[in-house]
Amino acid sequence: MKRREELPECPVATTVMLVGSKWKLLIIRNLMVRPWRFNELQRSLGGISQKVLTESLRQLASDGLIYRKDFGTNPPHVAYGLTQLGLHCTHVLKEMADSGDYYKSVKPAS
Amino acid sequence: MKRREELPECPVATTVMLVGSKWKLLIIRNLMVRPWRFNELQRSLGGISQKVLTESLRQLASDGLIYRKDFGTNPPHVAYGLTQLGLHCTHVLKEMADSGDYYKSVKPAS
DNA sequence: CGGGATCCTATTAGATACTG
DNA sequence: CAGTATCTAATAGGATCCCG
Repeated sequence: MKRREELPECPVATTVMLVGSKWKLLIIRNLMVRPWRFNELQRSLGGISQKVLTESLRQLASDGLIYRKDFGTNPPHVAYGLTQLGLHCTHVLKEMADSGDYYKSVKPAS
Repeated sequence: MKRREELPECPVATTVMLVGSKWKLLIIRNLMVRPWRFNELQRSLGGISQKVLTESLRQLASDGLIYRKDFGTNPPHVAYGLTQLGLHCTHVLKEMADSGDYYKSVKPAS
């Protein structure tokens, strides 16, 4: 979690800091449904590299939006899911989906 | 406006395309209140360069989220405001502000 | 399976100077 | 006032190889 002094005053800017990268919102979108495994996420996100996925997951976890559950088995089994905090972000996702649909529903002139 | 073929299928990804950069959401946040002028925006956004502001405004306008009204006077007077489409995004902003506030309200452990 | 480490490219953002 | 134009710095993202 980030401490309060590291966060911008503006709450919008705060949320931008937490989820404002290309993939984080799409990861959360997936985790809304159920917990996912690493490779499962990578395949479903179509095009994300392993590095970026790792980094994104780590930041999201360190910011407290998702959890990482390691089953400690061999072969490894790790699952990622939303925390309470992450769940709260799904409201944002819902509105974004809404806006996206609305945008596409407006017939462009060209 | 972007044509439908240029947009991702996922509506969340669509919205990310439209407003998913560091400053665009903050610009829209300001324009929610009233139309703003260029320099006014720049000062209020604290730290944005003209170049980035110009680019962001142009993209937002070309994507149909904001309008640009040039009064054609000298000295120049240009105002930026939200279109119908941009207004729709304010729902997203509202939820983001909410999430940001919520995040900050959760007392971090450290 | 779930990554770590490295290297490289592309996209974004910032600084500075100038203009109609 | 509202930008252009250039150049550079920072960062995000991608490709590849490797390991327990």
